[in-house]
Amino acid sequence: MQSRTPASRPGRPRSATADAAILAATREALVELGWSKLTLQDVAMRAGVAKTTLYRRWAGKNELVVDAVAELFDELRLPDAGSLAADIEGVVLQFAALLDRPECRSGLMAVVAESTRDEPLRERIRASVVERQKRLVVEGRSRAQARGELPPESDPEESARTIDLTFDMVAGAVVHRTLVSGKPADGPWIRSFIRVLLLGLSAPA
Amino acid sequence: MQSRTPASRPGRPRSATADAAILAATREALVELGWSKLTLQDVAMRAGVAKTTLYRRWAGKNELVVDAVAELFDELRLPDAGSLAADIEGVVLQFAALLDRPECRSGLMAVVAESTRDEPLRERIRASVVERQKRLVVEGRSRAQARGELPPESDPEESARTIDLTFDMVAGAVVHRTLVSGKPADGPWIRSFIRVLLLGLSAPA
Amino acid sequence: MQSRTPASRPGRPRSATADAAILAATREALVELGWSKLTLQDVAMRAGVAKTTLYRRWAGKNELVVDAVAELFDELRLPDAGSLAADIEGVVLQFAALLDRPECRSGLMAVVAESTRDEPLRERIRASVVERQKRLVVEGRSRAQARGELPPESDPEESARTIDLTFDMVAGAVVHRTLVSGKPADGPWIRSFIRVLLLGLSAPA
Amino acid sequence: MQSRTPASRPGRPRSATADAAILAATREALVELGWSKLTLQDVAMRAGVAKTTLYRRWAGKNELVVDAVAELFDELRLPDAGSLAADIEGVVLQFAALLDRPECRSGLMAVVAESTRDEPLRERIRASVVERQKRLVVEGRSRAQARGELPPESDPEESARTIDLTFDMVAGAVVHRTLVSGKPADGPWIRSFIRVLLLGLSAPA
DNA sequence: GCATAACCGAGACGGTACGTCACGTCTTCGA
DNA sequence: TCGAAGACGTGACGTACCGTCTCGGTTATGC
Repeated sequence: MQSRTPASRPGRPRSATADAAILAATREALVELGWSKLTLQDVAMRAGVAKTTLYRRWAGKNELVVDAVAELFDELRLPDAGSLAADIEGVVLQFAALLDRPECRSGLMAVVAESTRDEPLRERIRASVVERQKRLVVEGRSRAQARGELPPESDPEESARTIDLTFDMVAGAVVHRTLVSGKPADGPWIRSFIRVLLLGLSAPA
Repeated sequence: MQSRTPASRPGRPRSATADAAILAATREALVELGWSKLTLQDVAMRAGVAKTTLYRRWAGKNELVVDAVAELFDELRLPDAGSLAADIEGVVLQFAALLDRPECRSGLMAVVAESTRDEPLRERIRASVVERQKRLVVEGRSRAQARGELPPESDPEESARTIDLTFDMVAGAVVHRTLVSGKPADGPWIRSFIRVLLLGLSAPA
Repeated sequence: MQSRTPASRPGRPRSATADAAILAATREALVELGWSKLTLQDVAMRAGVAKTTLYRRWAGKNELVVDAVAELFDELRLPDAGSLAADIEGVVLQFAALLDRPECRSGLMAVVAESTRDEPLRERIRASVVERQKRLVVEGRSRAQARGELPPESDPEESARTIDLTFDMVAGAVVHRTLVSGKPADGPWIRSFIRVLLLGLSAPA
Repeated sequence: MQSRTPASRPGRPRSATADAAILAATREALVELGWSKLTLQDVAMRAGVAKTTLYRRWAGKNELVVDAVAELFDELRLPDAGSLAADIEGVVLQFAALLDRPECRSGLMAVVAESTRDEPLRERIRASVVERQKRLVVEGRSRAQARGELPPESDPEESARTIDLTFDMVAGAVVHRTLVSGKPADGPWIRSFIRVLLLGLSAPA
């Protein structure tokens, strides 16, 4: 099988499929081994790739896992269920399901832990996971404001603060419930959580 | 009648001072190296203790770190500041300060991450950190109920659920704010967080 | 001053049965584990004795094994089979059988090897094994001289040299055959060996 | 047609100089520490090589020491001193000198001792030391037969038995004299030994 | 007859080496 | 020119024994 652009560069062209194979192999290894027993050696073997290829593209295990996990979060969708409460319930259920997948549980908290002593890693997480998914809060809020369920924005700076607070509260509570308390973030729990949250958020500032 | 007096066991008893020295050395190593670069070798050296002594008392790095970090949480106190909001603000400030200490940041999330694949470890965390500190929520609630700031308990089961929810929301939000969003859980943020929280919690069920 | 009367010492006397149990346990461990995997820990356990008891009586593994093996050599007997050749054949067969017992094979060469860097150990081996068994050569010679099979002694110094040479040749050849060449020192081999040996020894000086 | 050319294997080839450095370091360590205190850790350090490199090439301490010692034996030469007795005296003197070198004393008996419980090790010793040096006996015999000092071979099987016997008697006696009796295998002893040996061997079967 | 003193078992202690594993780098060959 | 294969130095792992040291408890003699 000849390459697609034979005249573009001399030498052997880079394998186009390698990146996807590596990230998939990383998730597979996370499922079977967890973060602390995951090995670049092993990932390379699963991906059918040499160890050196990994080191050419990622600085280390942490960066690789962030990229592998970040892809999972793009699957989240904000449903339009008719009300703010129902919308949130929908997305939180998806989030809880995501946190139940072992490739996510194992990897996410581990890289967050590593990021406490590695500022570039924290930035990478923020950029490719946190800020990227804040879209869900933004969209949910504007949809609720259109419905009149939330007061319209006054100050844009105040608005950003509220979005941040909402995101920290939702993500934090679900993560804590799931990974620390070790209890399921199921329908009843989510509904009681949303009740408390919305009562607070919908009150006039 | 207590039959489990360890003094009755034959053989040389374990050094009483070693435990404290080891836990202190662990925290010191967490500050300087972080969880992933922390080595039992190194901890033993800092504590002036042989590596084998560590393995005699703890199953591994995870268990050791849990115990070292758990001691920090016992420093938390619920102040009596006159109102529920002020009480919470006080304790959350302490919690935020704790999460700012590198021995806590590095260690806590890491063992939580490990616990996603290690049920006994999760139980150890729950018992020596989570359940142990739930006392703060319980005391804060009963104090607020005495003041009339919260409705009195009706169903004890319902009460337990509320305590759990409160704990997950408070701890989760502060942790997420501090370690994931990477922004300070300072006075203004805490006050806006408490406003939302208390509006939701104080509403009649 | 009474130093050689252990009965007069105050305090609890050493257990008399312990020594025998320890040496037997040592041989048992040699059979099962061999010298290099033999552990004082393990010997103590087998003998139903504390590790400290071993250290009170022997300086270390080497000394213990020498004593355990030396006892085996006292079982050797010089048979009276009517001729020098037959006498030697009888004792060499016994010696070969001894070297086939694993507690002897494993232990003997190992302590000889250790003794190359431990002069006191070499002396202990010499005293409790080599010189002690030289009795067999001495008795065999004098019996053969009485029969007229060997020339009578002239110079006592010359005689000592011949005894030493004979012992080195007999013991050396059997050990080398058995342990290095790894072939059995059986009847045919022994007879051809004795033929060569006696032709040389019986010739006039 | 040689297909086992190691040059054709993929990947980085093994360092050629490492083997020699490791064996030399092993002998050096044998001189200074003896077999039982010799450490692969230490050998690796002396050779300027990582411990893992040792384990990649040798199964353990025993195999390494066999190879290190075997090289020493290739230095033995059979001199042509004009007569069988003088030839033997020459080579036995060399052998005795070899057994006086601490790297040989310490190592040789130790691996022989280990080989009593390790059949592959015994084979390795046999192949790389015993059988390899039997050349000296073979050459000495044929030279003596050419001179008419020994009867010519009749039966080739009988001849093999005689070679084996000779080797066991010579090597065994010298080793026993040197390492067990702890007395020097010097000129006078060697000559009296050879007298006995040759009288026996030169007699007609 | 009862204190004294050496013994005993048990087992924790500071060490040291083990043999393995993964790291991240390097060298070689083949495509 | 890139990638696979794999050897390399490094360093931590968790285990096993070492030889020493407390412990509480057990015999013997000798005052």
